[in-house]
Amino acid sequence: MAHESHDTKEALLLAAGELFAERGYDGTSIRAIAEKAKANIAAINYHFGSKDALYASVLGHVCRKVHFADAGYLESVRGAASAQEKANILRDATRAVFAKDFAPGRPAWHTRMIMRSLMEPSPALQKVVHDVFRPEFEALKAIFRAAKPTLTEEDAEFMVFSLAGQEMFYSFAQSGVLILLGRRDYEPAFLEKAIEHVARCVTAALGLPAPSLPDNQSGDLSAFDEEGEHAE
Amino acid sequence: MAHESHDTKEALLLAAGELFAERGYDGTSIRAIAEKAKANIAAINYHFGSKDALYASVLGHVCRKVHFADAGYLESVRGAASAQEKANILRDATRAVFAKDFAPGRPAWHTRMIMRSLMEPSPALQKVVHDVFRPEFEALKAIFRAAKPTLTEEDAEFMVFSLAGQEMFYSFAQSGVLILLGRRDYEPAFLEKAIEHVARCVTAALGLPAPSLPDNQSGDLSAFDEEGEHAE
DNA sequence: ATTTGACTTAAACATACGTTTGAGTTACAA
DNA sequence: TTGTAACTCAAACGTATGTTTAAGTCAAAT
Repeated sequence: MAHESHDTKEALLLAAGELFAERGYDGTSIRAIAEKAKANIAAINYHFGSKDALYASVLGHVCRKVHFADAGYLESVRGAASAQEKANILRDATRAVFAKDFAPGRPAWHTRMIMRSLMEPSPALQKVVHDVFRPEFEALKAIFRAAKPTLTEEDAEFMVFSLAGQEMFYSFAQSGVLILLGRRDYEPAFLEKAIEHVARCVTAALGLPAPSLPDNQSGDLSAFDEEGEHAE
Repeated sequence: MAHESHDTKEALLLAAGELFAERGYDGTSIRAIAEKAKANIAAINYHFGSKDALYASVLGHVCRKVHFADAGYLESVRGAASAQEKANILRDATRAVFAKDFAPGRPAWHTRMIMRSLMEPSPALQKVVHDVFRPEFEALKAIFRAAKPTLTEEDAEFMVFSLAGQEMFYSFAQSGVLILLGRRDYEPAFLEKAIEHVARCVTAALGLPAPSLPDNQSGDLSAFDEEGEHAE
């Protein structure tokens, strides 16, 4: 390769991501993508082969970025001495679940893209489940079973759906929630309260005490900021 | 009007509903709708004026059918003597929340249509929030505040999101959940367990005891079967 | 200076889209 | 029988779609 300018390719990826997330696959024309990326229409088929392949490429990039960042919660919970300690770790895990979608610096369209894929009976759904949901599901299940060993596997699965489901609700139904509450967007303070509430809900269901206030940090999501970009 | 055959109009409404729910607005062509309804393409514009108006009409019909059926839970909870009684009423309310989407006889596409509308930044979202979510939101908020009077309004709102959010998760992410669990569909027994779990989660968060087994019925969703059709 | 290969571009391609037209059919009223 | 209004239909309308073509640009290698 003599010289490559990945500028247009990346511009197309970004523009396509935002438009696919906003308007869906069928609602987005390659002309709109090209215009937004300030590129020629043919550039899409040159760089990606087809609109379908572009979509798959965007989804692949998003799946690599949106995932549950397990910071050793399983080991922490196994080593926890008190029920209070377990509750606090579950609160941190809840925060990590929310960070996957709401960490500052993470583009909002990443989540919308994932949520959209979840509704379509397409290959995209298989990929999202395999790349994003399955790992999070298994990780959280193990954490719950460690936090309360008497839990059956099925009960642990329902606990995961309680935790991840509530978070996904805030992602997926964001527009509706904002209208309902008369807000313009999710402010950090609101998200903090939501996280505290979900954590209290989950710990209460396990018979654990409510998580105490964070001890070593101020308790915001910025600790979960985007990790560095990987060169392709 | 000399003679009217609403057959094609209703066939179009049904076919359009199923297709819009499955493939989305942009993914559904009026030709596909007409073919599924065994009608002529022009019949759509004759009966509804435009594809947009057809969509609005379908959404209107769905909004009239999908709603939280409040069976006097607020009064019941206000008159409840014991915490156990309150917990049981909340369990019944949880069942009603689920019934809104999962009652047998209710076509699955109703829910999909609502969930889709929730993702689009369109007038449809406004309608769904106003017709469906706002009433359920206010009703559940009042029930929670009655169940635990010390709850602030904000706490009650978070409780509503815990309850309704978990239910909406099971609706919206149904395809993903089924893949994750290796199931083919939500069987009644599974839904029962999910309802019991969500109810336990919610009552625990309020500091109430776990709901006891239903006393007067076997506890399935069939009590929430579709009410009769209204003639137009 | 020429070649090479990566990339961009305007134009054209065939198809699919939502909508409209105008003739035709049917059932009932006058 | 004629008239009217509700409804259906095949065909066509103009536009937008995803894709392809072929010419063109540019920087580095030969």
